[in-house]
Amino acid sequence: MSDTHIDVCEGGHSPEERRAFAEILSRIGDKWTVLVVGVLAHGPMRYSQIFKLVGGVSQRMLTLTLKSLERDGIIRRTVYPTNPPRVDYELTERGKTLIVPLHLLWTWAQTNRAAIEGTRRDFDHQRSKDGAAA
Amino acid sequence: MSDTHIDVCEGGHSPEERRAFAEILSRIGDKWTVLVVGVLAHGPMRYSQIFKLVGGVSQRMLTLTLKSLERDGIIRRTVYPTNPPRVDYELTERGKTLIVPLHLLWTWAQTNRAAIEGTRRDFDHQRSKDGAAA
DNA sequence: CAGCATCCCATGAGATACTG
DNA sequence: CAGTATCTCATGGGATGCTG
Repeated sequence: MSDTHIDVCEGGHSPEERRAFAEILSRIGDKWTVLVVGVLAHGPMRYSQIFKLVGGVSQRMLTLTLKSLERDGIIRRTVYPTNPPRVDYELTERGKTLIVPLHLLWTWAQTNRAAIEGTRRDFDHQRSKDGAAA
Repeated sequence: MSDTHIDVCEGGHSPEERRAFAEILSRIGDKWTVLVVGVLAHGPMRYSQIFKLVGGVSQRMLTLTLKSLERDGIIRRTVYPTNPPRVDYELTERGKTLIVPLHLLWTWAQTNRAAIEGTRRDFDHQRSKDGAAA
């Protein structure tokens, strides 16, 4: 009971900053984004390779995700004007700094996944009982 | 140049696990979710208080977000059957363990926000030049 | 006060087909 | 190979109004 006053964002949290934080987090917390950053953490990779490794992503979403990450300076896109063309993607220095925080979240998710799924089941079961009764 | 082989998720990453990770991350990386967890990190709080502090959220989204967090066991909902009713929300122990990873991300966002916005401008400017040119 | 239900529009996101 | 373009359907999410 002595520590509920920790803050996620102590440094100063004007509404503007909080929204900016949420916006950035939403972007990097996006499903495809984290998977792409995850596979690129292994090193530079070509479009088709990312496409296969991520698995289940559509070309459209992969392209959009890559472009958005490039726009934010998280990844770098390098074109080799050979024929057929070859395009490499790799994390920038900025992108690499994302690995540690993301890794922490991954650890959290690993640690809590089973428990969360259990809690969900309980919750849903409880609600269906509530609904059924009355 | 000696360390591009770090992995976001070393512990084992079957497709199934990677997807589960992305799913959890997407949920907790959601815009309203992080803001709600952020304000609840200050301590227990009533619905209306969260509503005001988060700012800009609709009742609908707040209710949905809170329910989803409760379902995942991140927050606890306590009803005091007074009149008018009073409902408190607070982070569970599990929820509190989220504060540290989230805080790290917040730090990352703070550190990189300005640079990212600059990069975005450059990128957009570059693209508009490309588009304008032949 | 704390929410649920409904309407309605904007965006997200898959599938498919075409191109440099 | 590495995309772009379009079509389409599902979901997200705001606004409003009602209820215990």
